[in-house]
Amino acid sequence: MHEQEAARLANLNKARAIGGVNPYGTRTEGLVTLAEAKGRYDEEADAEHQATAKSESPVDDRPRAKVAGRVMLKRTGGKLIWMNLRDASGEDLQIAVSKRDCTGDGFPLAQATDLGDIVVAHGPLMKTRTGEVTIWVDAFEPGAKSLTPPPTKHAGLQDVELRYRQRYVDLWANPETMRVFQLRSAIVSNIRRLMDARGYQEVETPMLQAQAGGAAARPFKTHLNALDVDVSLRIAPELYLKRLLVGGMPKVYEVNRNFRNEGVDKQHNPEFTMIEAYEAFGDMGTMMELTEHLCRESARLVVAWSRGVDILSVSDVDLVLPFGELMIDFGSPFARVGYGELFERSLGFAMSDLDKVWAKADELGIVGKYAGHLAAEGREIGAGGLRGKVDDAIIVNEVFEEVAEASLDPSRPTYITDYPSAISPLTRPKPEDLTLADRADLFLGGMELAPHYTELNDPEVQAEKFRAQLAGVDAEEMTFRTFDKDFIRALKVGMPPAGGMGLGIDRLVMLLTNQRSIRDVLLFPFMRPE
RNA sequence: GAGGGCGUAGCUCAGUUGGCAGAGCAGCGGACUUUUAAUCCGCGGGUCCAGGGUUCGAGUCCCUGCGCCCUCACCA
Repeated sequence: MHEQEAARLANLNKARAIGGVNPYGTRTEGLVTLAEAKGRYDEEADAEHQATAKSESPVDDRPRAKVAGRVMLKRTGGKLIWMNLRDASGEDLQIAVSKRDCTGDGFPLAQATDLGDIVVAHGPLMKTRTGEVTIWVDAFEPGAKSLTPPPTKHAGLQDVELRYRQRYVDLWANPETMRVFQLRSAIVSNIRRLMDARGYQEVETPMLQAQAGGAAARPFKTHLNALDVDVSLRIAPELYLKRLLVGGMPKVYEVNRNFRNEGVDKQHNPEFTMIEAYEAFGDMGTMMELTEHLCRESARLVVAWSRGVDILSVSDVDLVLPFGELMIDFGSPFARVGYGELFERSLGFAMSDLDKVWAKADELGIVGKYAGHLAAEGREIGAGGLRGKVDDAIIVNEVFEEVAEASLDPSRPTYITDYPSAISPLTRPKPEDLTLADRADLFLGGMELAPHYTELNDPEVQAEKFRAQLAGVDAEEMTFRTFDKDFIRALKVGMPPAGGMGLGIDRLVMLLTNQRSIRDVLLFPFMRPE
């Protein structure tokens, strides 16, 4: 169906034939946004102009504006053409191109304009009879031809797949999409400002790594031809940021992409953005306070933005934002609950009661899952079952995630503290109980948002934990668990005690902009190739 | 990976019991210098996701494939 495109090509040629104008525009100085143009309207000047227009000495002191925008609506009269323009400023603005008052070839060019074209218009600001602020155009020229028919003017672009694949249409056709991504940019920019204000130094560490460490996830693998070595895209920047602590940088952070070759769903995209931060001579608590600060101030920014008020005027009690059916309170202090305490409260028995833990794991199908893993590798399970072959801590954690995490109030930001040390390989064990780790994970909206650690800086303990990890049950997992020798070498040089955290930016933006899918906060989410 | 849903005009969507492929907007031609999703008159526009099957006849029923969405599982 190229009927509509043919009509646009015809209009394109029509415009080209008019005075040699380039339908694809040119450099243009002095443009203001549609919102600013609208704001320039002057009631008195407009009234004076109207009163004197038909007199012998007309007065026209109306403010003028030169704008560029995409044509959303077009209503043609015989000698007067109305268009509604849109830009990123969030305000659409009406323009009127009159055959009598528009100079040069403006009027015929306006006639040859199609919905979706980008146009440039210049003229005084006036109000119509019905009170709509309008630019009464005296100079009109094309900005860019749109050869593709636009989505319906009213419904916008609804098709979810098209919205992701053709974000360039979604952004201008659906103002809410533009708003989300403007907010995302503002949130990230604000987070950088908050970090800088606290004396953190932003750094960049490798995304191409010979060994993908700092988390447990399957990496994307590729090959560096020049050196003939296999490399991976990073799954976390952690081990490099800690090397910088060793080098003497006291407070570092990085906002950038991680890549994980795993499931794709509403909360997971193959590449996602995290802020990771480390502070020498801090600890888990230092970082929990930092995360709470970043979340709260980000919420303040969003509230200020949506109300159109100054950020300083938004108090903590106003920091309640909708997320689906939930109302999330970012203003109150975040809740805290111990891992073991939450386990016992939700399961009815202690995590140390291993008989009951294993029985529950069996009931939940967890045992069967692990038995399947072992069987797939051809390993004997034996008469004694799985116990003894799979670390108790892993089974405890499976039960915890299934039952205890799910019992949290999703509308209340909550830190889970005192994780088992066995599942926290990069975290310092608690001095008073070496089976627990100085680790706290922030949960919110049913999502894991950010882990916090008192970092492990004892190279011997770290080396032992790497070895223990590698003794895992699953051969498949072995392929992405790494023993980073250089990292141990760095720790041997001496890393100051430190706190660290990693906050998922995409998920934070989801929570703050009320978007239920990570794809709606990523400009170009990963899509299967067409 | 399992289950469910969807795929029809450029866009947004109807399509009844299996019986000539529909609407609104958009487009084309005409009228109109204060319109507001402008209005009025007229006209054109389809690989019904793809392939196969059942049937006199399939957008509709069946099978296979592709794509997207949802739920669950996986992803410590």
